[in-house]
Amino acid sequence: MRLKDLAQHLGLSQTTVSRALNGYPEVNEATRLRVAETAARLGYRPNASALRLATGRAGAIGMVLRASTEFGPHSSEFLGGVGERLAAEEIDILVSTVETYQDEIAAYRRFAASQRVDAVILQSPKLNDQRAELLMDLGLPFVLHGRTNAARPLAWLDIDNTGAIERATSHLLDLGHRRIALLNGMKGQTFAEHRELGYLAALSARGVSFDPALMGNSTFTDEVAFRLAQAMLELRPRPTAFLAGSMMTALGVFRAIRQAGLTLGQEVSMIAHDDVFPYLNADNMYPTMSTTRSSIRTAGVRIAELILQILSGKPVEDIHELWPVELVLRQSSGPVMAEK
Amino acid sequence: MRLKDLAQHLGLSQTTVSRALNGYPEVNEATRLRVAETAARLGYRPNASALRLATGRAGAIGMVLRASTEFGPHSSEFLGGVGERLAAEEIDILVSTVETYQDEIAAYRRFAASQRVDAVILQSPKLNDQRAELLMDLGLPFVLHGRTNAARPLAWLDIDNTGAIERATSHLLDLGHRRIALLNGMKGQTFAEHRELGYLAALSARGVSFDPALMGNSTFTDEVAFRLAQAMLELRPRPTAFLAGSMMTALGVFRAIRQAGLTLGQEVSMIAHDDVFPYLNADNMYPTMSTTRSSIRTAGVRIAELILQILSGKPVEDIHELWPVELVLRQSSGPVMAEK
DNA sequence: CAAAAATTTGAAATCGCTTTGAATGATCCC
DNA sequence: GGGATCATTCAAAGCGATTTCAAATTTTTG
Repeated sequence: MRLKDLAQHLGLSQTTVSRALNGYPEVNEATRLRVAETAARLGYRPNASALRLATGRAGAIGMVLRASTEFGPHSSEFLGGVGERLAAEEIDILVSTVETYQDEIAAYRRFAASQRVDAVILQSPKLNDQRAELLMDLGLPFVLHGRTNAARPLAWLDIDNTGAIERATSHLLDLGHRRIALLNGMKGQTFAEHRELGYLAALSARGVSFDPALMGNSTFTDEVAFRLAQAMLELRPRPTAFLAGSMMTALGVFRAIRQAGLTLGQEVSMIAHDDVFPYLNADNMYPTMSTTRSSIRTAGVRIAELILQILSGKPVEDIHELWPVELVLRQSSGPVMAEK
Repeated sequence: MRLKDLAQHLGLSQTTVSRALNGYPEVNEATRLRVAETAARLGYRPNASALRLATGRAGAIGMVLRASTEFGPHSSEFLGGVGERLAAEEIDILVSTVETYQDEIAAYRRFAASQRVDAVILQSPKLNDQRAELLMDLGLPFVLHGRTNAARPLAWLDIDNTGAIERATSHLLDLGHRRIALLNGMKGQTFAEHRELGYLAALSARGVSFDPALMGNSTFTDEVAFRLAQAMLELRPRPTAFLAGSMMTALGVFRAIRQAGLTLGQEVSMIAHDDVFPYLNADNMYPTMSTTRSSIRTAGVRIAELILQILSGKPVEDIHELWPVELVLRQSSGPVMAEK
């Protein structure tokens, strides 16, 4: 069922049918109704490739996912949010999976040269992210999920990692904790650097000295977190509180705490960062988990919205959003206890 | 940089340039080299929409993900596998996220009518899956990840869920367990039904009667599993072994076991199904987890391959693959202990 | 009631590529 | 040497939509 067929069926020209369907004003209302009705009845939908060629818009946005690091629950949730918003506009999400950094660069070049996508979403930036520079050079519009240092203005949305960790750390300090471990992301990642900043700021505000042995930089997996936490719990004096970078991390720390014969919420406190996964609920853990919380899905929805704004001409220098992070206190964090 | 520009630059016709780049035989070797070199130097890539319109191929395959149920680690890993194989062929993955079943049906209709994708991958089938029927009606090629009952032949790849659970159950029975709990997926899902079959077959082969209280049907989340397992552990006599449907489930069960003051691998055994996630390793758990194992990523790679075969004309009735599942015994499963 | 303006429709160009069918030269063979 | 063959190249016709520009019809106006 092509436009031509539909037009023939209606005894109209392609022009008129096209206009009727796309809401142009210069078409008789009766005709429009007839066209719309017939199109719906016959299940007509414009051929995507033809439409894109004619309009010059690709009707898709791209996301490049690095299989080794970026996959996992975070991406899924985020993708869900993006899709939710974009579905309404009939814009597709094109997912490209790559293994290496070089592949990722190549993927963006392909996107740009073949005009496969109208814009991309860039995730997990480093402090000085070359990918952002590349995209600007390529003239491929994008929204950055996170922040990076760049000479030129770019659109970004980020959560206030510094503020979140600073508050969480301060809260633990208020509860009397002095040996607070930070399980952070990899060095160089913007969010990790920001969290470290918040952590150090809170410590120094109370005159608590920083102990490098209490800071770990790793990926956010259950297993790595378990090992780091286990090692830290063997220190003497041992840490009395943990700041876990993600809920996965929290699960690992939790296991290490139990393994050491300690009780979470008693001898050891923990505050974890919660990106809000439907299948990993801080409220349903035992003990319930204190968290710094910000929905990654909601961020996805919003970023999709920002992309749409860029595509309709809004200047990128006007697009910066820094989202506050909630601190939700539950059972896993409590006052420091005297060591037995 | 369009084909036209490139041709002009080379002093050739579009025809010749196009043929040179696409490897047609009727072009002088010297010319081909010159064209290839210039194209590479100028970074020419055909416009995706134009190419698709001209060839009639969409150059993309579709996946519809139900946000509520299908997201999460499984999809991510699977997607990684699919992408890995498809990237080599310059075929994109188009991800559409939906909330409801109705949306999902609509998404497939859109795919078909707008010819946005050449084929789709269908996941998480039910015993009688209407989506498969729809896709066949629409004439949209697809590979089913799993199995379903259908009148017409269709391409599928599935793992041997029945065999896997049957072996795992038998093994536990061999170890003396008689009260074996099964935490299964939702009723109606093919894989869950298959697993139930394997479970019942193993029980009845030893003349062990089936206790409905020991079977749970739910989604595979940490939290739901925790609750189910907690409730089961309050039964008297309580289950001495668990079959966990996924690694997420296993984590929940694990927590419930600890919560009940029991030790996994001692008073209680567990065998979990492992889809092989890089960030959740059965070997690195404490105790290490016995599993039925089959890589969902590898399945993704293979399904992508099967799609390519279908697109190049292989009849779907020749495409059926049933993959065996490994049983990997580790510390979490052991002989039954006398109840204290 | 004729001329002007507004409304509604359509023919054809366009987007950037592939591919058909024809044309050009070079090479071969008798 | 001239007709047939082969190797290269190109002009132009699609692919299925949108959009420009012109034409036809209706309505308004003086």
